Amino acid sequence: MAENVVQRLRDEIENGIISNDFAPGARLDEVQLATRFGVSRTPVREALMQLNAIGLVEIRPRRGAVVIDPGPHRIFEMFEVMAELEGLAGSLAARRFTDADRTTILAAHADCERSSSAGDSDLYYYDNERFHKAIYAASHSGFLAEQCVALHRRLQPYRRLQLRVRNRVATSFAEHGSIVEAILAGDAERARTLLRQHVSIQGERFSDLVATLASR
Amino acid sequence: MAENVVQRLRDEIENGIISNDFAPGARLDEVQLATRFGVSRTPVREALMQLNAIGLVEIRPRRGAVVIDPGPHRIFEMFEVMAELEGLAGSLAARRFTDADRTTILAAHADCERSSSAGDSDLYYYDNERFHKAIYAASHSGFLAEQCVALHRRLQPYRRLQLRVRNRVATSFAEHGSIVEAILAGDAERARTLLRQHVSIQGERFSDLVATLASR
DNA sequence: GTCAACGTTCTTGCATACAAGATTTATCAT
DNA sequence: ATGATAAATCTTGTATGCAAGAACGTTGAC
Repeated sequence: MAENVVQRLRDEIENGIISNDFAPGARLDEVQLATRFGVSRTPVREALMQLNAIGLVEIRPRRGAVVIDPGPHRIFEMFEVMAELEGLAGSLAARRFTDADRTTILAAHADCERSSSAGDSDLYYYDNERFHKAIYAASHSGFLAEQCVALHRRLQPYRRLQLRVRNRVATSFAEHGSIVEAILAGDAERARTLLRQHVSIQGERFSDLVATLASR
Repeated sequence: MAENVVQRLRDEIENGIISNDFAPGARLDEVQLATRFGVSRTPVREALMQLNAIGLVEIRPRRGAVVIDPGPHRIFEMFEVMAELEGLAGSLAARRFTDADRTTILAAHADCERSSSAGDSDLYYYDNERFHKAIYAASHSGFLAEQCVALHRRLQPYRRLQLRVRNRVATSFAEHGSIVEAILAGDAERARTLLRQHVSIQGERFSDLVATLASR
C-alpha cells in the first residue's frame, strides 16, 4: 500500500478530511501531523501541497494550512457538476458496455437491493458506491471515471448525511432500477437524464437540509 | 505576483509543460530545475508534488518525475468531458446571465470577429479563450468555472494545433454566433447542445489529426 | 477596565545534509 | 566481442537547521 511516506500521508490526511476527522476550517499543523505520523515535516509539507493542488486544503502564506470549507452554495455547485458527469458516464455506458460490465453492474445492483431491503443505510452506502463505479467503468473513459471518482469522494460526507433521511435509501434504489434498465437497453439519452436527476436530487436534498438547519 | 517560491515554480513548470517546453515523457530533474530557478530542491519537490496531484506529472518512486503523456485516446476522453462541462456552463449561463455578463460575452464575441476576419489565428486563440471564460463566468458557478478553466488549460496545446487547420477559425467563429444567440435568448437546452458540439468537434478534429499523422 | 504598543514565542519557508535505492560504468569471464 | 557482475556515481527521499514573519501575551498608559 504505502509506496512512499508522502503518498501514505496524503491518503491519511485526505481520509481524515473526508471522514470529517479534520473538520472544515481546522488548522493542519505541520509539526503536529509530523509527530502524529512519526515522520519529519518535509513529507508532511509535500502531502499538504498535493491536497492544496486538489483543492481540499488552503495554504495561506506564512500562516499554515487549513481544511477548506466549501460552504453550502459551492457544495451545491459541485453536485451540479457531478450530475452532469454522471449523466455523461451513463450515456457512454449505455453505448459501450460489455458483457463483463453488464455482469458487474447487475451484481452491484443486486447488492444494493440486499442492503436496501435490509434497511442498512451504511451498507447501502458502500454498495451504492460500487454501483456508481461500475457505471463509470462501463463508460470506458478512464479520464471521466477518474473525475467522477474524485468528485464522488469529495462529496462523500454530504451524501452520507442524506441516506439517513427517511425513505431516501428506498427511493435511491428505485432510481437505480430505471437506470440499469436504460443502460442495458442501450438508451443513452434516457440513462443520461435519469442519472443526472438521480444525482441532482441529492444536491437539492442537500439544499433542503441546509435550509432546514439554517431556519432553526 | 510571486506569493511564494513554490507557487511560482508550480506555475513556471506548469507553463513549461503546457507550452510544450517540457515535452511529454521528459524527465524533470530536481537539481536541474533547482539551479535553473535559483532555489533549493525542497520547493521544487513541493511544486512537483502539486503537479503530480493535478495529473500533469508522474512521480515514480525513487526514479523521479516525468511529464505525463496522455496519449491520443485519453486526450479524446478529455475533450469529451470538456464538451459536457462547457455544455453545462452554457445552459446555466442562458438561465442566469446578468447585464454585465451579456456585455462581457458580446465584447469577447466582437473581438473574436475582429481577429477571425483578420485571419490572425494566434490572436483568435486568445480572444476565443476570453469568450469561453465569459460563458463560464456567466454560469455563476464558481466550481464549474474552475473545472472548465483547468481542463481548458490542459487541452490548450491540442486545441492550438487545430486552429491552424484550414477554415477552422471561421467555422469556430460561426459556431460562436449561434451560441451567443442561444444564451442571450435564454434557450438553455440549445446553448448546451451547441456548446457541446462546438467542443466535441475539436476532439473529433484532434482524432482526425492523429489518424492523419499515424497513416504517414 | 480597556486598548495599544512592544517583545517573546511559535510556525512556516527554504536550504542543507545524509542515507538508501537506482543508474551507469568499468572490469572480467566466456 | 558480448554478456554479466560489481563498484562508483548520481538521484531521490527524508531529516534537520536556520531565518523571517505571524500569533500571542505582557506591560503600560489613559
